[in-house]
Amino acid sequence: MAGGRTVTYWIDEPPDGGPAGAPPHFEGGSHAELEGSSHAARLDRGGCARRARRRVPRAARGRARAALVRGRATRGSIPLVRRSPARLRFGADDPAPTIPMTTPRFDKVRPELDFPRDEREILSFWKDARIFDESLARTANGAPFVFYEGPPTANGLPHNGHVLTRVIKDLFPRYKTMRGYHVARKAGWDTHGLPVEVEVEKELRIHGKAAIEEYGVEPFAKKCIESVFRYTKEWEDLTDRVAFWVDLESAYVTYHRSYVESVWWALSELFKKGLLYQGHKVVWWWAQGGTALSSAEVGLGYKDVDDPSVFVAFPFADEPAKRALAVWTTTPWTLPSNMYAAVNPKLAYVVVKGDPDKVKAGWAKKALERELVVAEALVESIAKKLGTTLTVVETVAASALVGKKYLPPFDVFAEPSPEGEAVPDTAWRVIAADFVTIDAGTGIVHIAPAFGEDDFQAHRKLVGGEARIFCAVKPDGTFIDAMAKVGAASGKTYAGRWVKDADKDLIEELKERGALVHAETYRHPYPFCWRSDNDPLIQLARPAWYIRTTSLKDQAIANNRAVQWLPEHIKEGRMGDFLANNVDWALSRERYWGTPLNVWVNDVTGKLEAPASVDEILAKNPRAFDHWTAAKTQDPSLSDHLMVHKPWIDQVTWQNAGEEGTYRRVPEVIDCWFDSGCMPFAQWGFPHSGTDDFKKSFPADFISEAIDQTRGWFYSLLMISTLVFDEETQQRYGLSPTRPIPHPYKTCIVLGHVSDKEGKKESKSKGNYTPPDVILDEVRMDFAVLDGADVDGVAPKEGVAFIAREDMEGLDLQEGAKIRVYVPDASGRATGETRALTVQPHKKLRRRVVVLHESDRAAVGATPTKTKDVKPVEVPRLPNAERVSIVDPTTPAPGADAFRWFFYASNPPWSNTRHSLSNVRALQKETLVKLRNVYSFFTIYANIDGFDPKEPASDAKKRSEIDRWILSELHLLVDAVTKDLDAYDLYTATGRITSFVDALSNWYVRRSRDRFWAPLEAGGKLGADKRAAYETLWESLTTLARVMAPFTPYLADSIWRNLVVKGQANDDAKSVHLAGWPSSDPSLVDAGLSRTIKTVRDLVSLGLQVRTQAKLKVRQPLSVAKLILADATLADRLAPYLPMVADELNVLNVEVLVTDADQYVTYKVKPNFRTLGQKGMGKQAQDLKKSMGTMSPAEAQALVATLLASGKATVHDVALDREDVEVAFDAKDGYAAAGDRVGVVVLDTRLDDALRDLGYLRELLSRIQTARKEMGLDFVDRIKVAVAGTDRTRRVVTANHATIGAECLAIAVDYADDPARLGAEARDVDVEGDAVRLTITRA
RNA sequence: GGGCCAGUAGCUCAGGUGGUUAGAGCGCACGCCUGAUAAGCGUGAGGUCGGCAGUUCAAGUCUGCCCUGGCCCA
Repeated sequence: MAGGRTVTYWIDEPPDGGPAGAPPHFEGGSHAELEGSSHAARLDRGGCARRARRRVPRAARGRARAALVRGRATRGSIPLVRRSPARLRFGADDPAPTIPMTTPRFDKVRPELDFPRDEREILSFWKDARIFDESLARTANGAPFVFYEGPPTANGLPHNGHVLTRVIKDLFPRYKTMRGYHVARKAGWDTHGLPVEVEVEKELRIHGKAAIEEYGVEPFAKKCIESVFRYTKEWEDLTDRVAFWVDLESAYVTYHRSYVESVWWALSELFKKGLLYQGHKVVWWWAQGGTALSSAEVGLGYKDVDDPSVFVAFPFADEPAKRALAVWTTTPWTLPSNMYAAVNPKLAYVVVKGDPDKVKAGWAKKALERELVVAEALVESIAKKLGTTLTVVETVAASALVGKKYLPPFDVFAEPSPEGEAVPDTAWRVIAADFVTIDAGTGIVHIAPAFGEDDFQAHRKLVGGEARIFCAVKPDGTFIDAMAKVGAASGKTYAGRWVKDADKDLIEELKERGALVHAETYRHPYPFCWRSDNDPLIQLARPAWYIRTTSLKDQAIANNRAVQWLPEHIKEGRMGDFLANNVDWALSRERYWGTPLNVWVNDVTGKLEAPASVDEILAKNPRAFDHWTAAKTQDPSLSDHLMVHKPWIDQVTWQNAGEEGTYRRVPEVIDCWFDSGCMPFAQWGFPHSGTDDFKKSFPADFISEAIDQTRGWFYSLLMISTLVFDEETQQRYGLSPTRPIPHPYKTCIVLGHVSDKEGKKESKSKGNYTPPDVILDEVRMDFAVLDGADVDGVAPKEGVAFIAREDMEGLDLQEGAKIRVYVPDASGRATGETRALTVQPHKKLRRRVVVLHESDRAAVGATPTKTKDVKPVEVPRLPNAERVSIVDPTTPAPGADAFRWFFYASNPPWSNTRHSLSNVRALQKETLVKLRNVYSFFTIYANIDGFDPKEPASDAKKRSEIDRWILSELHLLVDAVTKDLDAYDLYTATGRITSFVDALSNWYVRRSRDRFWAPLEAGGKLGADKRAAYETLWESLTTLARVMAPFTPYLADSIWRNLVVKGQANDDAKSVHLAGWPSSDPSLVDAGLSRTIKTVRDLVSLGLQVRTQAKLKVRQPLSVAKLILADATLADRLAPYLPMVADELNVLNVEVLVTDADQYVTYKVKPNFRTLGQKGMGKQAQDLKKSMGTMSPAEAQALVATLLASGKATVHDVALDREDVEVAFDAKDGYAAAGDRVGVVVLDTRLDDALRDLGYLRELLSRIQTARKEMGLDFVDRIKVAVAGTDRTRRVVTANHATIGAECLAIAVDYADDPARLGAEARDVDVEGDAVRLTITRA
């Protein structure tokens, strides 16, 4: 108990080495022995100065001090040893002096925080020692854990979203590797598709199919290959830097011949199963260029235009003169291709009769002679538009309309087609469609399946995707010849005319026929070609190849349901919905750079074949690739893989014996999503090669990409696997045993997007984008240079750089921060002078511009940019001198571990992550910096004491309570993190690690410092307790390194390499990534101990709260703290920790009050609703609450006493157990107390002279120590102290001169009555309101 | 327009199957400590849990409707 402590003061040994004041009682050997041995062991350890932070000097500490002369940790490898011969005395029984430590066992941890620098060193170690390869070799016989890499495209730069996916995809393989699994990680590149072609078109400044044909498909394909690897280096660098371990050397590439042949095989299988068919697909079509545009491209070209909106009368076939449907369309040019009129089955329809005499437009009179069918809800608005009255004749249900036949507006398709196809009976009828609304129009919509996605889907639903559709438009956007019929009567020409120009004439045509009810124009956004913005796009149904995915929809749904989706809601949500609404996969693309569709058509019979490989083709025609061989001979630089690409593959033909005609390939390539979905087998070339590899790695245990891949890669993988690997096929290809669903992936983590600090999408054009390099390497950004004259209201100032506040936040700079400015070269290095400036925000500035003073510009060689309204995205493209780099020279970038940790710890990976430099730094500080400090602390003192991890460790169960506590926490952590990672729960795991690091740093190390500073024993040996402390901290750090290895591979390996490898511990893993995952030892887990320490920490918090409220600084010792526990049964467990509480609270004594607490507190009781609720308590709960709430403190206390005594009580006729009552306290007035659920802490705030003097002494010591530090003394320097002040000063100094000497390494402490005697160097300080003068001189 | 997700402290986020004093970190304020030191630590203020109804003894949690944002699709 604290009250029993003996307080002893003495002074450190004088310079001659003789003991100046031995402790009155001393345990563990004679003073001389200890002194001698400790000197011998370490020499000069100095450091008494640190004592000043202690509140109450204790005998044990003083003892340590007397014996210790600590040496500072070495700087670099040269120890700072100041040897004083006088101190080299050895005990008589020492056999020989221990060799002073000239080579510390552990490397010193760099004091400055520069993670990128540390990481670069580790990275080069990994590369040199081929650690990744070795980790694979070591686990070669382990069970496989299968990971599939979703292939990115390297024709753009990697961004933060890619960092997220890469760090998630790295973590689990690392973890599983440590668990002993073999985790092959084959990289992959997605190299096909429209985005690649678009990039090349941009580069060649051409656009459209005609332009590509003109340029040449051969050179175009070559350009595409170049383009897809344009940024390979950047991708590889980023991959390395974020420590994504993946085998880039054997990466699969989707354009490679073996990959293409695997895809062919899959399609060939589908072809044989009858799942491949030809139909139509509606695309946004650039008619002038003859090209379909991707939705992304379409999005680039919207413009507001005026378009017609017309109501047309479609007379019913059975009563054409009497009734007609009033049908709405905004594209009159599609009316000749009309097939249906759609009504919404949920709407009510009416037959109306208008008054032709009242109608505004004369041409409409004829149309209004008929009765018209419109949606009931629109009658009034239509009447208003027409300027007539509309009388409801009859109400008709939508269902009554559906199926009714009408006369089409034009009769272009009234005759059988040239191929002899008759007009289908389904055409020109009313159909039902949900997409029909009453927002505009008549409630009846014109349907032309050739020109609208909705239209086409309605048609497909009705008659299937392969049925005939009417299309009066040619791919070049002009009308077909048969349209001549339409203009015959009016003398207008339509055939060959650009359709959008024909709207007006067609409307005229309708007027003349008396079919036009109403016409108006409306303004709306309409897409134009983004490269040729006078060309409006049209929707057009193009012939297309489909996969009949709908026929295996149920299997796909079952497969999906078996997948472990994270987050769970994807399964039945986004993915489930998508599958439930599945439509056949439109596979073909009318493009050039993609896997060629392997369908060959017999040009005579129309018979189809789908060969699965080059060999299969060669078997049909050994000379099929002769043209390729010739081309290759002529140009040996041709990539071999191009033999299976356009245009070469288009020349491959064959004939079958006994069959007329030649087989020629269809012109299309396939959707690149099909490529990527084939990767489970195509990455190995299966089934043409790599059969074993495929069998070993199918299905994947784990994949992960961002949420936008749900309908992309996640779908294509799942669907292709469902289509291809049915049980029969699996057996046919020897997959034994048959792989059950789910395949091809068992677990999928669906990642959220990375946004900026405000939750907005990061965008290069807005400039709210923090490039990965700012996090990984250097806090540097480029700005366009402006002059003051360029921006209204900004006055340039010499030495100051003005930038936007958002940019200051982006760079995590405070106002007035020091920065460096220079003109960068292409790689970002300074080309000329660098100028040190301060940075200030300015409201008037946009992002990524800086206003510099003329003289500063001149100094660095920058000139104001000519592009005054420069946008952020343009800054990198400015001429060199017009932009400058701004660098934060004081704070290094957070680095890769911090970046990784940020993505794991900021939120669950499926939430969107708000990314910024300051957010990354904040999380880094919380855990990684703290851990690094603990690690650094360990190396400093372990080096001083010569701790050797190779020596056998003591029995952990026999160590002190605090050791057993942190080890218990450690093993709980290992167990919990293992379970978390097995469940793919990163966010919970990182939270636990953070709590553990906090406990380690803030409680274990802090509470154990004395043990690390304890003197060595005779012979320079570590005492048992001291050694146990080192062992415990070493075990904690090295175990933590293993736990953190998958998260922060760099920091974990630095710790491991230093503490284990450099420390020559008994572990052969030269990298933590070769070490095994730690196992949790249940025998070291003590849950009761955890709870006890938690209670101690809570009580200490309460005590500190009392001190803060009572304005009693911790440096002032108090006599007693009284603890009142909510759970009195904890008193016994707490007893060993009361000295610890005393120390933390700086009180002499701590008491636990069990029975007489009512002097200080009042009791309150409350029912525990949770336990009572579980016992079936219903309405009585409120009665109980009332009864307990109105109890007097005495009654409440009595209830508590009863419960404590018997464990049972009865209130309001309810039998209660101990757990059913929650006890709370209020501190009574007049006591300095604070309480919460743990209990109450009461401090005795009365101070007597002795306590005041103790506090005064601490203040005085603090002043002296501050002075030491300010004088820049080394912490082993001896000093002389002279003090002058008040009577109180004299009293305290005189009584405690020995303490002062010991604490401050003073060889003399004088009190001077005359302040003038202190000399010119004296400093005046305030101690508790006393004016005190101090003189410190080096002894 | 449809689907999915989210909305809790100034910010970033936690809050199984409903249980009555809604938590953490950062930031902020005040303070401590000063040889792990360009660190470390404590205390505090701050919330009508997006809104409105409903179910229940009891709702941040369950139900319905609405509002706002993000993503995907149309």
